Amino acid sequence: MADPDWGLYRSFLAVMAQGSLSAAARELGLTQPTIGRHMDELQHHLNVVLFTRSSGGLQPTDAALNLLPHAETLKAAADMLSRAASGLGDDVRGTVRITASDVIGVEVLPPILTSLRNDHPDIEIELALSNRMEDLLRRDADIAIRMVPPSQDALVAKHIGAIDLGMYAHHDYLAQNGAPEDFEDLADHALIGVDRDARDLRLLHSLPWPLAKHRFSFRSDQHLSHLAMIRAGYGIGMCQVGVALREPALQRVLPEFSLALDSWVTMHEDLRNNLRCRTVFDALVRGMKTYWRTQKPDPQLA
Amino acid sequence: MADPDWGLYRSFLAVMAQGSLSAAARELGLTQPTIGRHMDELQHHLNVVLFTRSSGGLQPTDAALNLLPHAETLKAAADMLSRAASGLGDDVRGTVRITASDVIGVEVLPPILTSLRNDHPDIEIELALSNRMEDLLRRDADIAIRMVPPSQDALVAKHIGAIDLGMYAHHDYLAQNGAPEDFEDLADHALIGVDRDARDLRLLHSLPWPLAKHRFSFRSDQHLSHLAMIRAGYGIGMCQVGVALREPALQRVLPEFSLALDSWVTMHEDLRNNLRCRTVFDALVRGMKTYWRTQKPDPQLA
DNA sequence: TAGTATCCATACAAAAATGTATGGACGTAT
DNA sequence: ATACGTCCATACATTTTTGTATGGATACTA
Repeated sequence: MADPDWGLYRSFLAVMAQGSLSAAARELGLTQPTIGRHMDELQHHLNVVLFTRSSGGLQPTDAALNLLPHAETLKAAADMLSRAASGLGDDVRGTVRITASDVIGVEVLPPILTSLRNDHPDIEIELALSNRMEDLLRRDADIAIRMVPPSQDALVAKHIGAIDLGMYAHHDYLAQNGAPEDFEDLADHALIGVDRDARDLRLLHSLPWPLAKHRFSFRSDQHLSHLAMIRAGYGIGMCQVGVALREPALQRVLPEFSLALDSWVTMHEDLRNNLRCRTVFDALVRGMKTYWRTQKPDPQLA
Repeated sequence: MADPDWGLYRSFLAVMAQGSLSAAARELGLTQPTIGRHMDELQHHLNVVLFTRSSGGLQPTDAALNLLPHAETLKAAADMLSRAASGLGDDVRGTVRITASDVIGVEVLPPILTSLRNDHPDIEIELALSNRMEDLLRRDADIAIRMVPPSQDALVAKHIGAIDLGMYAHHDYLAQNGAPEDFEDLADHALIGVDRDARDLRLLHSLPWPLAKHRFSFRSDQHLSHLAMIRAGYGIGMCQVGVALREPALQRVLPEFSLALDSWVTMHEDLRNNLRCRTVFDALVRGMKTYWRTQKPDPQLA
């Protein structure tokens, strides 16, 4: 029972993504009969039915749906391999893929990456923003910026410092609704918070001043939308101090309710020898440390 | 610049493992010219030289060595996929791959797996023993038993309890050398300890009674060899209480120097729907919890 | 209801990958 | 030194894979 040709899974992924043999063939630059034969071969090999022919396209079976995440892992590994291979020449050129939380990616990274580009114009950057940690393990990215301790031996990690979070609201909102004086006052305010992200909910419950989820009148798992809502004057929410400090219209409330999350820049150790990834890694560490300093009132600056 | 056919990496791995085109061809059931063409194609595609022809075989270049771990990741993903696929029929049959520390694998798992086999004779077990955590992330295994908190969202984890470790020596050794009365006395004894494993060294340094590495007169990263040396009466070393309790000849010394490591049985969430893995997972959790109870003097047993 | 645009299946032709056979190079053993 | 084994490269034959062309089925639209 030898493994099926790995290429069959590539076709399988395309069919799952596109919903039809023809579309998958277009995606891969092959033809519809070829993809059809690939699926036949795969089903025969695995001894399962992967698709049922239904009106309006192919319907994946349960088997296909169960297989999908594994096939995606395979693809992630292959993509990683390609990126690694493209960095083998001792050239500092090619693509580096970074993953980070949405707020970091939108509010913090742009200037860092811009300055990186000035020094190394041959490096291309891919940025994947998500709050899911999964990415680096699956090797969906070369480098990750995360507020979670890197517990894996196989990762090269650099500690940035603790990123401070605080409660903020827009000046207009506070002018209209007043500022809460203590924790109890929050009951009268529009709170912006987490929706269903497991990690965030866990963090929330671990706080000394736990807020139940139903206390939030706006819920989202995208922290970037929290920020946008705060800016729009919807209510009170959590925001990175370093980001809020740049916007005079945002005012801190209840400063005693703060939170500091340790942050790391992380890379897989297999990439340590890769000059290109190494360069980006170092630039991110430098840039993030600079950002970290901005959130403190900094005495040694002129 | 499309990706090379994933199958080329399979040939690459075989060449790296075997050291020659011909041997790789034999491993894969292909022929030497085919493998040769694969390598040509891969080198051309990646625009790197992977091998230099030297007397007595092929010499991998630095590029090939850098690529190797990534290619191995690809293979791990493919193997995982095969195992997942073989469990798609709602049959409880096929292979489940488990990884665990060497001591757990040799001292604790055998009876658990034996009883599992009585209930489910159609399940085949692969057991990979290593102290490296990497395996599950790379999907080298379906299920892992580890003494490290599973920090990844994508993992389904069941907490077993804290596994107690203590200092032990063989009765014969103590009869000959006496038992140490306090921490200072250890200087006069043959100590068995860790060699260079990063995680173990870190753990060692974090203890309230740190031992420098040079204090050990026997060093190994295989905990199983610690156990074997203790049994042979070489000296004093750390051992799981649950294992030592079964052997009257092993005696605890300095009982105040103990250590408890939380343990988990862990599985990737993608496998949750896989009846076969689920069955093994549940059996391991049950078995490990039973083991955990043996290390405590258990009052509620007859 | 006929026209159009998808889709997939099939038959046949072209292209690509693989295998077979052989020769030369190198190292080792007798 | 010569015989043997193993290695890789090359030329040629075969098999396998892919593409092209076409037909039937289904859905949407005018």
